[in-house]
Amino acid sequence: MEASIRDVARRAGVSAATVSRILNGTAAVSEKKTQAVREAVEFYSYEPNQFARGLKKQSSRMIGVYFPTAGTSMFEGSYNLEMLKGIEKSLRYRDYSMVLISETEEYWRRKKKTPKYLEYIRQKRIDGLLMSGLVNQARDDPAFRQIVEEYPVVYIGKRVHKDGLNVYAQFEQYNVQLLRILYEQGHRKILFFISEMHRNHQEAIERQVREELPELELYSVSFQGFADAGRELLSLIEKYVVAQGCTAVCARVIYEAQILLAACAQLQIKVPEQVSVISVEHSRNEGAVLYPRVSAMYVPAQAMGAGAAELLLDYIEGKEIAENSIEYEPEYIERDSIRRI
Amino acid sequence: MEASIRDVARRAGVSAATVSRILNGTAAVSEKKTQAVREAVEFYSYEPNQFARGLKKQSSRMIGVYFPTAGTSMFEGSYNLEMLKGIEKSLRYRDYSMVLISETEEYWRRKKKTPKYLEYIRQKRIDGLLMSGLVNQARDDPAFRQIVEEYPVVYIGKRVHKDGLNVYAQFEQYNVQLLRILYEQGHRKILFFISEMHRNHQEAIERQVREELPELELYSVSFQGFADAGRELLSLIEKYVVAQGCTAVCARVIYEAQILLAACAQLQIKVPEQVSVISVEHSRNEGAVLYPRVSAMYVPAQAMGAGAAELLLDYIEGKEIAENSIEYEPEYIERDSIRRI
DNA sequence: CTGTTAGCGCCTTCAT
DNA sequence: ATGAAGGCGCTAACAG
Repeated sequence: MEASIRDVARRAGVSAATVSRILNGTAAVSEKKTQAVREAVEFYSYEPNQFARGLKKQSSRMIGVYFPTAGTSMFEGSYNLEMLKGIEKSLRYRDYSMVLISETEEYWRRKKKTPKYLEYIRQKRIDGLLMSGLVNQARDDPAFRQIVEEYPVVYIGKRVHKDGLNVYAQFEQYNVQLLRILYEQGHRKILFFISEMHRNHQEAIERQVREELPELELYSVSFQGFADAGRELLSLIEKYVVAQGCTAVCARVIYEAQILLAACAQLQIKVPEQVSVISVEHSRNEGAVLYPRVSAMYVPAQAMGAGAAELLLDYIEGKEIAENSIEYEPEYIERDSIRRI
Repeated sequence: MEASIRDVARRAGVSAATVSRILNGTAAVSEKKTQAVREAVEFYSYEPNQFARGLKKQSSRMIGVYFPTAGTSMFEGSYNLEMLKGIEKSLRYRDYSMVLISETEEYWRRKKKTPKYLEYIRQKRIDGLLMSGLVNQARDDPAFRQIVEEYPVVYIGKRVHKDGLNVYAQFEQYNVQLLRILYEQGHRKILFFISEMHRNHQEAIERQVREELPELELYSVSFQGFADAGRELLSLIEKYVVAQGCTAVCARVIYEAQILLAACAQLQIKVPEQVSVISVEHSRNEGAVLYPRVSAMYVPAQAMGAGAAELLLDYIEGKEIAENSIEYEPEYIERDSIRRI
């Protein structure tokens, strides 16, 4: 058993209350006793038991991070990773810690059980929650709606509940922007990758494209495979670039662009001479380490993570919140992978 | 205020103890009361307060993860990421959660303060600790030695304390193995990247090479730059491959091999025709998405993370531990990036 | 099988 | 400025 506050008090010849006051700076205490207590704390390497403290204060200074992932891990893809970095930074700065919450498969199978994130917050293990990347299925989950309404939660991504705290970038807009850039360079047949997760945005993007870029033939392809990505991409390129005659490809993330480039190299298709490649990047300069350097829309995922954490902590600590929902602006970075035709 | 066990007890018309017994399955309770309690739990969406429970049980079912990083984030590099995935998996399976501990810079500047990982364990926030990637400086930290001796800790990497729990792969051996493979393919001048962190292994590797592969000229280069890696690598290739005539390059991680390949492409150096490339990979098939597919030594980082977590939990839960230190075997995977000369 | 009781370690009145 | 006392919510020992 570690030393308790009473041990410290006894050794310093004071009461437990005095020790508490000194440790928390709650009230003035004489210099003499302060010294004695410091010595005793040092002696025992005393650290206040957080269960007891939490029981009293009803706060753990821990923040939960919940990034549900269908099949793959939350430590995958630079979008997630950059967000995690940003979150970690903000939390560390404000002296909170980060608890990773990963749902058991069991929950998704039989929806009866309480989801873990809710459990954690009800159990007071965490003071607040950062969420991202919910699939549509989850957004309709009553447990989810409840938590957003009743507890301190920031959702990163398209806002789910009209009052909820939220941080986002305009997915549809920057994707259309990417297509517009290619269009202005003369491209009229574009292969556009979109993930299952963003299916719900697809229609809006396509509509906007039809209105604004009338001559554009857009081939939206939903392409899952993280697993055997190389082979899959190879056949997609053969189908859309070689056979259909697409002159440009729009990738969703740099990792995808990388595999795309490898596939092109294998097929002896030169980038950008024969096909242009454009991508989204979530980490600064991610596109610059490829060859050729890939032009990309930079989405500041790390800043979004950090901002979400700040917002949550401000809310928890009762600070004034200027905006419930904060938008982050992507920035286009021109490099060497696209050309005018 | 959330409902407490007494609220549930009152509504079910039983005592708090009975509720506790039902929730924990600690003792037999009549079917009737069980039903009533279940209803009340449902009614309040009751979840036991973890502060109170922890205070009683002195356990939080949380495990700390501490990957100190000089400058860069713990969410960087597939070695870390794969370990995190493995850890996450094991912990989830056994119903523990994962707390990320990141040291404040402050600690490393002025070594006075207690490091956070020690603080957390003394405060009982976590039941145990998983550590990895300590720089040499940290290994000599008295706070560190103390924790390894006194608390439930598993270190992932070369063992630090003779009695500590530990999980590792033989860094020196598999690196020499990589060089041996190139040697057997006729390579006699090899550019070998080694990180600052592994400086202490360098000598051992070089000694073994001198003994075993006498004709080999090894150019060990310590190359930090994650930042402007591309440019840096370009000049290293020009220096060692073009000028010195190295016929093979050994990369430390796939990310590095990727940049290497991009640099070679830029310099019009064909791989493997003009230079062979070999690497270490920490995620299965990581090397296969590059072009050409890179031959690599697969180090099972994910399994190591999972194994470390298992070991720690077994220890915490008082299970018999067969081996204090577990070795993981890397596996060489031949692909297309090296050739006989 | 069930209820009563007594802490776990801390913080916060209240009284001095 | 300081100490005594009570209670945060839960569980385990004891008594019935």
